[in-house]
Amino acid sequence: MAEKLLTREKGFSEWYVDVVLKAKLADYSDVKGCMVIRPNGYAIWENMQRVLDKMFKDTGHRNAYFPLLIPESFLRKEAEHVEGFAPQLAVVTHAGGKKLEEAYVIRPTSETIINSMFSRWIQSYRDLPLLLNQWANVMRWEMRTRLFLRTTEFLWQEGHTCHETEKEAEDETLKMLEVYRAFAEDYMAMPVLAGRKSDSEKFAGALRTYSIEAMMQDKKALQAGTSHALGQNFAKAFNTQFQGRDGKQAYVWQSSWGVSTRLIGGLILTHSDDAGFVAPPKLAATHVVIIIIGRTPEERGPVREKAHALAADLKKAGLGVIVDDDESKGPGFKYFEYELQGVCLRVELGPKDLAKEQVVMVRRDTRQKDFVPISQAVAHAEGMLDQMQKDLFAKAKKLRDDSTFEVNSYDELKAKADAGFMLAHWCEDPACEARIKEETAATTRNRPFTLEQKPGACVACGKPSPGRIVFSKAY
RNA sequence: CGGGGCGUAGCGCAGCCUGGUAGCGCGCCUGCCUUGGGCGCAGGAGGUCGCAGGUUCGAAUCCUGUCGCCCCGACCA
Repeated sequence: MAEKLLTREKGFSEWYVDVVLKAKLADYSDVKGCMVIRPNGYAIWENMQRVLDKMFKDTGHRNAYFPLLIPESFLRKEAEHVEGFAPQLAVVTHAGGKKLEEAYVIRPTSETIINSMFSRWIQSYRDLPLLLNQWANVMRWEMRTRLFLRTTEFLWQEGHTCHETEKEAEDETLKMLEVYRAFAEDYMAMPVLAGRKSDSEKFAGALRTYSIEAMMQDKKALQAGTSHALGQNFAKAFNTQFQGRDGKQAYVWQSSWGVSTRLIGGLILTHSDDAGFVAPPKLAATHVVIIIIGRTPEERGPVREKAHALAADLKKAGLGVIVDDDESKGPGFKYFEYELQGVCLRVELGPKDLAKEQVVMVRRDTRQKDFVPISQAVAHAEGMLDQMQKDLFAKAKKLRDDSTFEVNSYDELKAKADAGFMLAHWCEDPACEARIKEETAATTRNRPFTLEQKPGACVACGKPSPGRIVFSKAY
């Protein structure tokens, strides 16, 4: 790992790939379009899972698991759904040495197979609401892939719920979007806009789709999570009915919502720098690395002892800690290596520090260097991590806010297409949306709930618009 | 599917045009030395040159075919 990392200035997307590979987050596999998530990357995913899973449980959901293979006929039952996913399906046609009677598709999402079970499990309004979540892998055959951001197979969670009324289902849809917003901002330190997607951007088979949208360092948007109001579309396709309080049969109202390992890509594109990966403390795999410095065994012995004692204290405080006692590599080498891998804090501990009863503590993102009495090391580390979490969010938010503009003409929209988020009036005609995409490469991201809606004139055609929507280039 | 590129040691590459003992850097192993921002020295291990045919006395190199991957455009979390 002797070569330097590419810089963002020189080529943003090459830099991104370089960070992923050199920080050992993931690697290309021998399967086209598929990646291997390495321990450094998987640890981040495990932390995300742990936090999100608790949030789902706290909002009343339970985990379940459904099959990877879905009978092809299931997908066909919902017309819009199959049309949307058909180009991306991988299909199993042979098994056990024979051609199958009916082919199976490898799940691109699980609405259909889950509904096939819902229809068996639900009889009465007393069975509702039914609130499930599944952690799983899915497969979507993509034309063009990018590590974490878009791969053929990826890991995600998909929530699937059934409700008695449309309002309840809608409330659930928005509640889970809010869970995603809170997770993105409070844990990933990634500011997002929560809002509604345009019809052309909505999930195949949904009535309405909502998303959280983040701005990456190159000012392009990343859709970081989606929540769908499915209405009764799948319920009708699978006959998922219940007997209501009035004694009549009715179709359930449903929601579904998901986030994926794409979030790890979002984390990288939001916080990392020319020295490598930067992880927000709340999701970091390793919070502290203690580097032992010393020339001779006489010097290293006491330092080592102190380092392990400190590591134990830090672990007791709930932090992820590594003690690096490898004598075959110099300290300088290690500084670069751990910065590359995104360890939040570096503690340097050598003979000079022992003499002064102190440690040197360096923050990954700012390289702020503090000399701290050993007795206060744990508290100081916690303080630095806390501040780092806040600062990462503030920095990302400033970039986004500084790169968000109101645009009032088509010329302006064309001119600012690379400058960030553009708030523009749109008449809701898909033709205008398509034309803008064609001519500027910017697409509608969502209509943020926080953006006050006042009527205006569509930037493309001049017809009345109900309010501004976010346009941006996107991943 | 269209356009471009690449397959030679774990990684990055040279060699190919003009056929003749398979090389360099990094990494790895051993020993010594060093350690507060990518140490140094010495020795060493490691490759059916993507695969299959063909031309030739002889192919990494020339020809044909084939497979795979990456990058750029049209679908998507």
